Amino acid sequence: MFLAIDFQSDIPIYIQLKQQIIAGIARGELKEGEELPSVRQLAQDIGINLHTVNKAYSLLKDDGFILMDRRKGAVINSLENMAEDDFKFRLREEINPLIAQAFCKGMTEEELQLEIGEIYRSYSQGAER
Amino acid sequence: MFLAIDFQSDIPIYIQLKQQIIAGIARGELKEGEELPSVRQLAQDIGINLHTVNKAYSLLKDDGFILMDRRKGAVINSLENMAEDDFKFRLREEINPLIAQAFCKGMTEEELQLEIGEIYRSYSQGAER
DNA sequence: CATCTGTTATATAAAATCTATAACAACTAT
DNA sequence: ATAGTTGTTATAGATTTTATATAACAGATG
Repeated sequence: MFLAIDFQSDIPIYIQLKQQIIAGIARGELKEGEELPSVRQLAQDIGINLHTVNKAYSLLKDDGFILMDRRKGAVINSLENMAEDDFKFRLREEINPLIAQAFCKGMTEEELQLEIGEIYRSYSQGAER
Repeated sequence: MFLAIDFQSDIPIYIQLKQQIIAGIARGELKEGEELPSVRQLAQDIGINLHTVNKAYSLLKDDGFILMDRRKGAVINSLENMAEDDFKFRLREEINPLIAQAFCKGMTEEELQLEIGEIYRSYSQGAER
């Protein structure tokens, strides 16, 4: 598994889980229909509680990244179904403070775009829509 | 004052304070040498505790955005002194999850660049380096 | 000296995070 | 059928983070 939880981080475990699974999807390592480990299995693997995993899965479900199935557990949704029109609004709110900081820290627009582009392509290369 | 704290937000007050002051600097509304309200004054204005403001100021100081002066209180640092070479590393870590999400949600690289550029320029227009 | 700075200390309350156990309904496989 | 999976729900407790309340101190200002 590609999950690496940092227990010293100030980012809550369930958020780290959510972020890394989304990154896995974007990278193309987790494809449509693929099954995630059960909440109990993953919890045991990482050495955390079942509810912490469940919280991450619930958030991923609410955001359309996965589908929950009583039988098969958590299943990766299709990229088509993940697409969401009003996502730009939420993105703007979250990314705004980072850009303000980047400007103050002396990054030019070109540097920022370069950085963003590199990261974006590090994902889009693996997964195809 | 341009500060608008959302008490219902899941983002802690001291983080909101920090973000909005950085945004103010990036927008050019807060210029080098300008004095921020004292911790007591700002706390009273917003209706929060002195220590919550102090925590925000301390973080801003640690990150080089402001200078603390026993006499004058918190003073905006110069953009030159804010600049930091190893900032890109921290930025990458924080912005990475958002980009993965943007990709999954169907944003193309062009859309993302457009969005980023707009936000960046909304700052760089006001403040000149 | 009175009044303003930031700073430090202590105590408390409230909320978020994480864990621990247990149980339930739905499904699968032996 | 029954044992073993799923997710889900409920309850309880511990820990950490966040925010508040009060008080006091040193340094600077008028």
